[in-house]
Amino acid sequence: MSAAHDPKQNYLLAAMPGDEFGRIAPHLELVSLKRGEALYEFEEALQYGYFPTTVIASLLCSMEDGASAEVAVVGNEGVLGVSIFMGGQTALTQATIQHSGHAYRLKSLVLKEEFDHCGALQHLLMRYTQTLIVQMAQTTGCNRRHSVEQQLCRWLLLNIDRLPTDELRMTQELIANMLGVRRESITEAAGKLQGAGVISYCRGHIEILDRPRLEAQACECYDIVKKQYDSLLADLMAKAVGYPEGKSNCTE
Amino acid sequence: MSAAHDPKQNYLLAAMPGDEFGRIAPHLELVSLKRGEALYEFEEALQYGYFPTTVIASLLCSMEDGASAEVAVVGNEGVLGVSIFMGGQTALTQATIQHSGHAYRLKSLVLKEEFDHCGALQHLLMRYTQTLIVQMAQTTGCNRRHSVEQQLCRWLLLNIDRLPTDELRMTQELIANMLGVRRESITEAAGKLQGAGVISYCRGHIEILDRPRLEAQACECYDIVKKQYDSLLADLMAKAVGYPEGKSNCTE
DNA sequence: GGCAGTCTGTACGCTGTCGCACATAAAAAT
DNA sequence: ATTTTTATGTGCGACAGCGTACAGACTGCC
Repeated sequence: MSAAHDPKQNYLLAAMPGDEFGRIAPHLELVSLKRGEALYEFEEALQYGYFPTTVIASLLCSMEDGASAEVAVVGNEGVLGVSIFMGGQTALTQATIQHSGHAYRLKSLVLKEEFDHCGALQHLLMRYTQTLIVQMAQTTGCNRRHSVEQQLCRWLLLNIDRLPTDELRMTQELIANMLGVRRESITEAAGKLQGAGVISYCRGHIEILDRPRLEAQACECYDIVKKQYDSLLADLMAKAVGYPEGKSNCTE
Repeated sequence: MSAAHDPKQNYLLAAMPGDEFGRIAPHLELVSLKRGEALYEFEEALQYGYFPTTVIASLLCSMEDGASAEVAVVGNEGVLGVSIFMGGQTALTQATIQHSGHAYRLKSLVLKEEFDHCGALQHLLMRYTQTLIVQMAQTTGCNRRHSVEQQLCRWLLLNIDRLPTDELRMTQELIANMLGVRRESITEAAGKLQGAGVISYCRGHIEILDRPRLEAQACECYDIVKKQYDSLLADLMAKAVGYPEGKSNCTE
């Protein structure tokens, strides 16, 4: 049970009707991804699309001066490699693994071909892309207006939402890279949260002690993104609706 | 000639093959949009998709405290109402008119139906959505790392690229809203640019005097977004490629 | 046990942006 | 012509976050 891997741990794959899933299932390949690994570089050609099960990835915007800023978080609710089915050949952003774990990958050609069947998968992936867009928009605003402490709260929440436990393995250095701030700014903000008993922090090991307080400290941005995410999940749960097996939604 | 309006002024519409364009042409409705007008509010139900010809719109992230930040600029290279064809019912971001002009609008149902034909329009709109995602990602990073002056340069360039002239009608107040900064910060940055002879500024009337210098002052973000935009246009110009008239790209 | 590497905490001066208050000037309204 | 509105310029104190430097503390390795 402990080592059981199942593509259905990814919500998008889980929401696919049986016949469609059957077509791609033979091509799904389980991969283990380690923290820090770069999945895609900006404008790199994409070999695979990844459906995370236990891994968490960040989409990053990296600058000439070496600085970077996270534009979105992707976990088992989503997919990495959006541009594959959106008709591009190259990565829209850099993608790096933030939390080690597993994902199922699918060769770009297979993914694109199944997408072009205009069936449930097309709908699911586009629906997910919408959520991603909202998350990116909100991140933009958050970067502009909110304090490092608020952003840290938002970031922690977004991440533990994608994990089964209330523990995160992540150094302050890495969080700083994600948020595009100094490591010391994270030390300060995390110190405050720890002092208030909201989190416990020790050498790359973070534990959420008081989630309600953490949510209260976070900015509105978390709620907005969370609401989108919940709405996406609700849609995915009502999966087969409108997409009976074997039927394309292509009106032609 | 001066008052001639043509849907083909919008690059996406212009790139549609004849038969597909013929299907939607009867439903296209020319509308005049005024600066400041709110086209969509966040999460509002969408009645129409808009294809700008001479109008420029901003996608905004607006905060509880009334502050806002632009996440992307949309002109005649794009479309407003992405979530209509992405399978959502509501606006992903607030959209406001930034520069008065015209656009052709299409009822959501018509747009969605044509999209579901899985033909050229589907490809075009998804291709555009990719460009939009890159722009949003870059804006996020730019907000985080670059100075107001750099951002102002980027913003001016993004806008004049979508206009036939080197003149913009836009107050400092409005620009400040777009960039999510104080009006005074724009005054200061614009003053520097004016002092250097790069732009001329007078009561809502901006003229670009020295575009090369403006580009030099801007951050890398402009180049990255511009490159995507050029690549999109190149794809649109090679329109019918891969989409011969009357053929669906649905593989089912 | 000793040592190197990693992670976190603290201190200090600097700078960009903010928030506010107010001055000036052009345009629009009466 | 006078008033009102709109747009821009300026000055100043406050402060969040930056860059840098360095000190402790924990971990793992030889």
